[in-house]
Amino acid sequence: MRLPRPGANATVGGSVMSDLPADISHDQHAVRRQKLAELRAVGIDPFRANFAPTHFSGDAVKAYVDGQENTVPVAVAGRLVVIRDMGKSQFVKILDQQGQIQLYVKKDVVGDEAYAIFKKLDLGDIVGAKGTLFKTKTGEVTVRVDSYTLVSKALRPLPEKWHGLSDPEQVYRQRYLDVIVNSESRERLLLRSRIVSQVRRFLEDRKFIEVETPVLESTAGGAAARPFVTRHNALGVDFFLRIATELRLKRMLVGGFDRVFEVGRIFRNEGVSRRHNPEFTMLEVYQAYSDYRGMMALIQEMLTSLVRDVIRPADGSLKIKHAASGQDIDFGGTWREVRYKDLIKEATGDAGWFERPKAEKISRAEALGLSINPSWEEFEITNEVFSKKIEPTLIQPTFVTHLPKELCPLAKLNPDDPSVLDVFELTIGGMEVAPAYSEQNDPDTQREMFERQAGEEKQNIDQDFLLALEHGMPPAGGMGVGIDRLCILLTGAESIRDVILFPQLRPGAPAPEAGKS
RNA sequence: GGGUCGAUAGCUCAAUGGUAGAGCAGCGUCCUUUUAAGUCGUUGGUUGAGGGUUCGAAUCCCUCUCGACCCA
Repeated sequence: MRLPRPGANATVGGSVMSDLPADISHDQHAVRRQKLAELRAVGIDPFRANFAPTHFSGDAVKAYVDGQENTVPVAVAGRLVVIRDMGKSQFVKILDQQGQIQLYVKKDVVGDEAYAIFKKLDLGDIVGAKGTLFKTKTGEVTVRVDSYTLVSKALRPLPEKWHGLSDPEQVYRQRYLDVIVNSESRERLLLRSRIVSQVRRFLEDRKFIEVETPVLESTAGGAAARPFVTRHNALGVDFFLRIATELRLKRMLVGGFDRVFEVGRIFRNEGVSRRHNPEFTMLEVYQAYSDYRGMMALIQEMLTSLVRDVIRPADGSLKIKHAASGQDIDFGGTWREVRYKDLIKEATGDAGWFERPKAEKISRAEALGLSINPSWEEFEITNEVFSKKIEPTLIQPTFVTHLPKELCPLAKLNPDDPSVLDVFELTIGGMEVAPAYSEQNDPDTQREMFERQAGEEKQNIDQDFLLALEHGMPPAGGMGVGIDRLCILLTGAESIRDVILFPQLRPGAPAPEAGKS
C-alpha cells in the first residue's frame, strides 16, 4: 500500500484509523463511506491509485514452479471476495477475469501500518498485490504479499458468500453482482464469449468475411416478425430495427463478397419468454456457389468444433447433457436427416395427411391436443403439428428437409418437387437452431414470392433488394444460427436469460440514489 | 393478455392472526498456513407500495408495482 510519507498526517503505529461511530455500525454503506473518508484523511485516494498487474489469477497460478517457494514474483489485482483474518496474518482471495487466487498477508512482511489498513479493507474492495508465489500446506498456490494497493473502494456490500445471489430479478438487473458471486453464471457467460469467438475463427479460417450491415432499416424484411419502430429526427422519417440481416448480406453476394457473415443483433417486437428475448443475436452466413447441402456440412463441422474445442466434454466424447430431457446429445457421427412430410405422417399416424381437406386436418390436429385457429391456412395447421408435436421431440441433431414452399419465400424450390424447398431446419435439443436454404436468386420468382406473401401490403416489399437480384446474385447457400439458443444448448442453460448478460426486463424501481443508504 | 406462485435485515432464508428470528455480512475482541476458517460479544426491520377486515396483520381481503413458471 502506498503509505503517506513520514511527516504526513498518518498516525504511526497502533490504530491508523479511528473506531467507527457505533450508531452506523449496522449500515454497511455508511460504514464504508466512513472508511473511505478516513482513508482520504491519511492521504489515500483509492479511486486514483494505479496498479499494473503482471498476471491474471490463473496465469499466476500456472507461473508457480514446484519447489520454488517465494521466488517467482507476481503482481495481481482483483476484487476481495474472501477474507480470513487470523490476527497478525490474513488469507484473502481476489477475483479477476480468470477466477480467484489466494493472497497471504503477514503483518511482519507488509509492516505494521500497512497491515493495520489492510485489516480495515472490506469484501468487495478491489486491491492490487505484489509478492511471490508459494504453496500452502494444503497445496494451494498463493501469493505471499510484500506490498499491496487499494485500487478501488467498494461502497456497497457483496451478496452472501455461500448462497450467492439467487433472486432472479437482481441476478438480471445487477448482473455484475451475479458474476462476482455465482461462479456458474460467470463460467456460463464466459463460455458464450468463447463460443462466439470460436464461431468467428471457424468462419474466417474458411475465408468468410465478417461484415456489418444496418440496424436501422426503412423496410424490415428477411423474416416474418413484428419490428420495433424508431424515429430519425433529422431525416424526419421512421425506421425499423432489423428483424434479420438476410437481405443486406445477399446484396453483398451480388457485390462479389462471395463468403460473408454477420453476427448481428436482431430485434423482434414480440413476447418475452424462456426462449425469447426481444433483442437477440443471430449469425447469418452466405456462401456463393454452395447450396443447402453445403450448409449442412458447414454447420455440422462448426458445431462439432464448438463442442470439441470450446465445451470439451470431460470424457473426450462429443456428447452434451441436455438439461430439459436428461438425454445426452451426441454431436458425433452422422446426423439424422429426415423429410418434413415424413415427420408429419409419423406424428399424425396418417399417411394421407397431406391429401386430407382442411376440416379433417383441423379435427385430427385437435385430436392430438392442439388448438387450431380455423382461419389458418392448411400449411399453418400442418406446421403447428410440426412445432408442437415434433420439434420438441428432436433431441439429437436432426436436419429436417423438404419443407413446404409456403414456409420460406427466400429459398429455392426443389427441382424435383416444386411444392417443397431446398432447405433444412437443424433441430437440436427440441429447438430450432439453424435454418438454411439454397438461396433464391431468380429475381422474377423472388418478386412473385414476395408479392404473394405481402398480399395487400405491397409497400413492405424491399424493391431495392429485388433490383439487386436483377443485377445477378450467384447461386448460394445461406443459413441463420440463433446464437442465444446455441448457447443455451451448449452451456446447459435453462433460459435464454441465462446466456444474455442483460436480458430485457420491465423498468424496475429506481436504484438508491448515490450516496444514500 | 390469462392462470399459478413469489417479494421479510446488505445477502440466503424462518416466523400461518398474538413480543418479526437465524446463518452469512457488518461492528468490537482473541488467533502468523486458513479453505463456507475458528472464537467470544454485539448492532441492524416502514415485512415491495397503498387501502381494507380485526382488540390485534408479515400472516386474511382488495388494488398496484416488479419478478418466476405455465398458457395464448
